[in-house]
Amino acid sequence: MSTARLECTQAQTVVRRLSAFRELSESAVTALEKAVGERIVRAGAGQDLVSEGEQLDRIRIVLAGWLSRYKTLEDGRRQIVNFVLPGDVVGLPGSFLDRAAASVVALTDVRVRSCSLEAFVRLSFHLPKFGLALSWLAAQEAANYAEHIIDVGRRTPIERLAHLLLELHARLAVVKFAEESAFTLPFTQEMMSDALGLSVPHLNRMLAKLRNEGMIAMSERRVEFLDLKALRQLAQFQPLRPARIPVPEEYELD
Amino acid sequence: MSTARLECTQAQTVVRRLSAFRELSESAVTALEKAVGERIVRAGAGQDLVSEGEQLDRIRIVLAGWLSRYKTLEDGRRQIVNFVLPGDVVGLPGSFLDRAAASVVALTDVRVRSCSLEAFVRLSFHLPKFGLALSWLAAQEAANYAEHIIDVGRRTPIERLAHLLLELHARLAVVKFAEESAFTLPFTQEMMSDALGLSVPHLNRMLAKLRNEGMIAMSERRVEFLDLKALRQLAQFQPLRPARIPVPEEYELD
DNA sequence: CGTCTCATTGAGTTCTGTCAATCTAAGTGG
DNA sequence: CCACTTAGATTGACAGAACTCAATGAGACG
Repeated sequence: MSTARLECTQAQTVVRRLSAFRELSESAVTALEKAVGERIVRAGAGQDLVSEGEQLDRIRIVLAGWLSRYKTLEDGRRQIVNFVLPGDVVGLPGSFLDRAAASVVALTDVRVRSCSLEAFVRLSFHLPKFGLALSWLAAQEAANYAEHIIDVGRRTPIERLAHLLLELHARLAVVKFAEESAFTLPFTQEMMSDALGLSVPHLNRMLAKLRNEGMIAMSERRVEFLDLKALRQLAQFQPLRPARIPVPEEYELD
Repeated sequence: MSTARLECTQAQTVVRRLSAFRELSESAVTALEKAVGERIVRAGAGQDLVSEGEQLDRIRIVLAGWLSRYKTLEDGRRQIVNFVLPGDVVGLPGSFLDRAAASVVALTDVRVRSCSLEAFVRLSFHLPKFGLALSWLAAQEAANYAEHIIDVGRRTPIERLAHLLLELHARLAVVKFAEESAFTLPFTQEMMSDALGLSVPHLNRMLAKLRNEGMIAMSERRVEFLDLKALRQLAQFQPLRPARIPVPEEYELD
């Protein structure tokens, strides 16, 4: 695949994500890229894009790759707050806080568009729909966080594992990074256990159980759903369905 | 206290909350109230303001009272995702999703300003700073959610209890609903245990432990911090410090 | 004084984490 | 091509944490 083609595909990521928000005119996309897409940056797996406590003033939109947002307690316990996928934004809430409350690390090689907070704020004033789009993305993230709280708070280990797998698959599917009923996890079981608040051995047992009960198959890091219905029932998973945002007619043309 | 005085105090709630965001001119506050504050609504304790699955198109700003955002699993397990305090917004992410992902119930009698999503969107187009303020509030909420995920995922029961108490106190203090080092919980231990992912008996034991170790005192539902330093150390609590949002000069006057 | 809700305590059981060993696959260097 | 190394997956034994169930206390209210 040529570089040009790749760029094109990855630019699509953002459009795919936002097109559930509302149709984006070509000029709007151009404006977004002009203001936001000034700089495309790569980072290697393992590299921190944000470090807890850091003062942040950049926003990054993920084009390709996986990251995780996490926090480490003093004695080394680590909790992964969420996984950041293509089409997601890095730098919020960090940029809206005095200092970043969590760290963000690249789990794979990643490519992001990076822009200053100031440029983004300027864009939102110029074209308010983008400020709104940000709220809209933040709202989806909040909904994912809420489910994650339910996972670790009240779902049993096997239920929360099932829920995580379904959530990741659904989110990847939105930006066309997943197959119909399979996807590839780019990380170790330790990551998964840190996301789910479990120990590695116990996570491993739960994975084995899902396999034994014929709900999933795993080869290497590829996860395949064998019994989607049972999985959804087990996890009580409900896909996130974003709403279209009503835009006043007088602004329709922006 | 006269009704007029009460209105005044409660209007202050929103201003207090947003004034950490940036100074609000008098005209901006007027515009906000005009667009958003058209309707003031009361709800009694126990009443649902949002029900899971419902289609939402209203945003509500809490003036006084406590609410909780929660979800119930099929077999009755319940998880409280967060507590909603004066100055917080109800209806997000609900209004940005096809249907509300969680329910919101009033824990005490509450007073909220209610406005249609459409009116709010219109306001954000007219004065983009309010759209941005929404993102800014959402970012703080996300940061609180993240800490809550760490609570239930990796903090021990006593740590997460300490963390919850400190967080609630800090959030109440922002809107002047707390004393220097004490505040009143308006709900039962069952609520707390559902927020923390614990059973009631175990939560009760942890509360007793905090008391025995001289970190807190409780009479009725009033919580007093006796050893703030030890509590913060135990919970590894870091207060949330919102940043001021830079506004382009050409929009300064809005 | 009875009733109700909520807080508190105790006993026993289950779940899940810890620790440690083993297994597997993918490199790596000779 | 093979021995060696290493990261990660898997499994087992065991201890301790937290849950469930059930009983008791305490206070509010009619």
